[in-house]
Amino acid sequence: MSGFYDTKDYSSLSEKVYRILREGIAEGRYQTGECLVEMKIAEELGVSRTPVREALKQLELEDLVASHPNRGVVVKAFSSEDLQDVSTIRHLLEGQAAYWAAERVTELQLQELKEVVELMEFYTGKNDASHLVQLDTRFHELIYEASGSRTIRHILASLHHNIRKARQSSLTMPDRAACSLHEHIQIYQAIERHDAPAAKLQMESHVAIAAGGRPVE
Amino acid sequence: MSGFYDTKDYSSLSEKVYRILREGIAEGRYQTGECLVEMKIAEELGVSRTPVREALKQLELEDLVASHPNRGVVVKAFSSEDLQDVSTIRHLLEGQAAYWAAERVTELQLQELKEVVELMEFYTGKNDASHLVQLDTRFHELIYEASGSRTIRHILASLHHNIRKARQSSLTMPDRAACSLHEHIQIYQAIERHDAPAAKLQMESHVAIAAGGRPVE
DNA sequence: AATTGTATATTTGTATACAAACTATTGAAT
DNA sequence: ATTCAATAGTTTGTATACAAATATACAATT
Repeated sequence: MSGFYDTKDYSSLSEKVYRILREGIAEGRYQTGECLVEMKIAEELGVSRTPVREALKQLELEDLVASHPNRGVVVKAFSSEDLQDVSTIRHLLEGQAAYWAAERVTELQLQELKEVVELMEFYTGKNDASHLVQLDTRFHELIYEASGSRTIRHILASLHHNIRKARQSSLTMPDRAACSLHEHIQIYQAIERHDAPAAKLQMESHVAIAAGGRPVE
Repeated sequence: MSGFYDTKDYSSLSEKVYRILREGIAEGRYQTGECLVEMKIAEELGVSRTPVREALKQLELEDLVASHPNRGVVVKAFSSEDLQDVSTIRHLLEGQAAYWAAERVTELQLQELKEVVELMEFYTGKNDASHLVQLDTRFHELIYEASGSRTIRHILASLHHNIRKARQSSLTMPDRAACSLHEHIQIYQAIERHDAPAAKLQMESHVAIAAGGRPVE
């Protein structure tokens, strides 16, 4: 029951379309305010409207696009206030997730976390930002999973996508990557010794720094 | 731009199907573990499979049902741990929402809140539980709106549905209703005088009492 | 009796067809 | 020139049709 966020591709067409659109929005290929016309996207991707509709529905529920009845969907704007709010919410929830993770983590999950941190160490030395972004995501997802709360995992996973649209990979700046590594290690160690309050504090400061603290923006 | 959660029925078929299914799950008419077959539901409601599929997709994204590829969706179980976790998360987020609401509320929103509280007073006197449940929902939604954070509104609105499945209307017990009224007044007053920390504290204790404190469970 | 293989029936996933709603444009009347 | 209405053209919302995947039943084999 571990491989929940597997990268295996058992995915349906709608799933693929969803990922492509989400990626497109995150990368700015679909601009804010742009109108997403079902037929157009369907033709671009060589599928019918049905999977496109399902993908759009999913994006709507994740608040990445807004749907106006009978008038189509547009890519939503993310104001800086929105981003500030998301940071605060993440601050609250990631802290709680780390707290629970410290209480409930299994040996296997600890092992996985350790591996991720070690890989982070490796790629930080190599200045490999793209791998670091992936590992960062994986690290946080592991903690959501270890928290044992499917609700918090659900919420944070969906917030994660929203955030990606904004942060132009804060990990690309070298010194930030080093700091980030250190923070991840601290979080890992707190969870390893099942120190819930410490895990929470470390995570909160990590999120605060990565989001609005100083380096980004 | 105020009427966001209007009760007006501009809704599409999929929207209606979604509400019916959500209600059915909350009321236990669709049992946990039950398999929701598209065709069956479509026939029951006299619509085609398309709107049913969209409704199921939405329920899936709200974590009320689980979808197994090519094998249909089943109603998810909500363990008591899940509910405990949801309470904690609500505690965190509702508190933050109240905090922001106290900072950002507009005169119009204050007016609406006041009206809701007055109606609550009225129906508490009449012991009218069903109206009170509606007003409770409205009260909280107004605060989400006043918080100005569409993310928090989004998350809490979706959590609200999850919660309904569990709490067999805690407002049906008369003494609880009276307490609840008092708490709502306290929250309103804190927001009215723009006292963000107080609003947060009041809301947190309100949520704690309503969810896991004593009366329910 | 248990197991495997095959045929059949459900059920989902996707494509297409059609109707309703909305947008834009044209043209006439003022 | 401006305004309004009628109309044509998009685009969404829903229904239906078909294909792919899965489940079920049953016979054949060991």
